[in-house]
Amino acid sequence: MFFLKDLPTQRMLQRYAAEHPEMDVDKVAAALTMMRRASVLIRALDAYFAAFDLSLLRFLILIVIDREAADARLTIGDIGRRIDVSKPVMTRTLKRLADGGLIDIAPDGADKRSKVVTLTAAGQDRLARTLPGYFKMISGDMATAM
Amino acid sequence: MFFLKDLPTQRMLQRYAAEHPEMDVDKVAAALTMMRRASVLIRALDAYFAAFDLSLLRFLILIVIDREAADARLTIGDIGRRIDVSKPVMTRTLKRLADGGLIDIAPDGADKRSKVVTLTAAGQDRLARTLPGYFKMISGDMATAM
DNA sequence: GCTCCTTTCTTATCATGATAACCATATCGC
DNA sequence: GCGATATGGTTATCATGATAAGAAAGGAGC
Repeated sequence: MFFLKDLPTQRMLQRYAAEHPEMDVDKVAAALTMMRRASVLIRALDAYFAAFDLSLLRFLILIVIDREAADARLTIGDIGRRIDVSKPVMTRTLKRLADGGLIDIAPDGADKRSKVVTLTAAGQDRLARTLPGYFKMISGDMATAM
Repeated sequence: MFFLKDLPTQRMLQRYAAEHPEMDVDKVAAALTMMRRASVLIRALDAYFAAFDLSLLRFLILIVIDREAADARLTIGDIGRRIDVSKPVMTRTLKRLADGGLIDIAPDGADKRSKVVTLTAAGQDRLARTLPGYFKMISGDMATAM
């Protein structure tokens, strides 16, 4: 993700508004600001995760598995359904997490098409070490806006 | 961009907060909501732009050139500096816009390293046809939050 | 119990972001 | 004015998102 470094000034938006009556200057300005904020925050998060050999997606996968009840048996599809990402990306990313020893992918006994994904001890540890900085970063970002 | 479809519930955040005192539940919840909103909005925008054979980046480039003073001579680097995107991506994307006839890329007389980028009539037209729906979409999104 | 449709996951391929390393040209210091 | 450094742009390569299409298994209708 990326976005304009210098958002349009109020004056520029008003110039556009004169030509585009369907436009609400305040709402447009708010949306642009939000997208810029999200863009900057997500970049910062990804840089932070990289230090743990994670990405935003790999982190989200760990957290989705972790927050499930202890006896839950999440399949690859279950995880994909909880995150807004396509199936092939899930396949590839889970393989990478498994290669890194952070998750286990095992066949599901009941349905031979499915595979059950669980966190390894290393995965739980990696997540635990990542969380404090993560919460700190997003709290800190919001602190400038609230 | 992508993000959790189901954001953590207040209850789950409080469970994490108990283990992570540095975490401010309200701020974390606000940041997660913002990223989710931005993610959804950007997807919708990209889908909208695709109908005009544009992407968010290609659109931003057109708007950055357009909003400059009529006699401004933006170079490739100038545009890159206004948008949060790397130089090679600018090179590739500008080439694509030029191939599509939406911009002109001409050598700069003064500095032989630089190239000056301008909108063609087709580029201005494409931008003009894209803007109303764009403003409508982001106004509409914000309307649900303001 | 076949046939057909659905579901789960994978493979192949493309689009588009990033960095590293490279020319060509400008500019700075002396 | 010449060597060193900085700047503008490109090429090569990788990371990671998407869609399309297929294999394997499950399930529904008859």
